[in-house]
Amino acid sequence: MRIGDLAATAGMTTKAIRYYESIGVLDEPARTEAGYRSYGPASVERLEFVKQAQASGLTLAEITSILEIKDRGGNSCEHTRGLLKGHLDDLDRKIVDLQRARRELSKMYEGAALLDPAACTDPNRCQVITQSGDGL
Amino acid sequence: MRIGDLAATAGMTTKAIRYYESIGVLDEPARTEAGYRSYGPASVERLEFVKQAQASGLTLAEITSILEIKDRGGNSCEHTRGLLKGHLDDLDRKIVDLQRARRELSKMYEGAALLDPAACTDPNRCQVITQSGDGL
DNA sequence: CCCAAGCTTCCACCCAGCTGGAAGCTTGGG
DNA sequence: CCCAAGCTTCCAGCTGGGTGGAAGCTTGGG
Repeated sequence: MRIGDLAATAGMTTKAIRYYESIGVLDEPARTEAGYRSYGPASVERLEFVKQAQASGLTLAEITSILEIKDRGGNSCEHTRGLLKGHLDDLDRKIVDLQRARRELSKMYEGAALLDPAACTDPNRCQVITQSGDGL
Repeated sequence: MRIGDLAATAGMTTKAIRYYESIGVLDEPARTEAGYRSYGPASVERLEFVKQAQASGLTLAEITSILEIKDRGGNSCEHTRGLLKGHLDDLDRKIVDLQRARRELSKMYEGAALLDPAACTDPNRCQVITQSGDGL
């Protein structure tokens, strides 16, 4: 199959596929006499794998390193587990940070509800921001 | 104070400060006769606010929009509240997304612990990814 | 045979949030 | 008076994951 068929089957663009090849996620495929890229069904599976791994939050570099190990016939379970663990930890940190930001923002928002709009007159001092903004 | 002093006080680089100015996070400051940027103590406070808001996960664009309201005097409490509400909703969506990603990743990670490493041989079918990744 | 669609390569650009460096002016201590 | 450090502007590039477009070749149906 040619690159357009592969792209349609795997649900991505030909641009993305060439990009993946350029950064080493995909090997260089066989070519037709005219120089067109020629793919087999294994390429569809590989792209599905890439998509799933990507949806799980792995970067293309990490996906590439998993695929490289497996291409050499090696066992990549431990490697993969390590990568996943790292991502899990990243995610946990991000979630904690966002929840903290949410608390601060929420404090500002609730504070705004309690203010008397009539008191909002000094153009140099918005109470909503300055009151709760200190903690942000 | 000049930009170097401000940078040292606020704990960032002069490059970052000029960058913030260029994208509108900071207003253009007064200049000395020689053209040097000249800052007052309020700039330190403003940069502290930026740093803290950034540490909480807000983007510079979001921080800028909050600061813009502050600059306009914030004399429209309702407008300010609306903006904060928007940020709050954004944050909630981000948190939900991350939590969903975390659940999926965790499922993959736990699944990986149960697999027999010897079974991990097919380069296109890593069980760690494909077993739990189906739901993605 | 013709023409559009699809393929090739290459170069550029997008987002965010900066950083680095070049070329040239100003400031301050010895 | 001199020189280094600090300031100015502008231009470039970095990461990640691609997209857009130009110029030119190939393929396939009418």
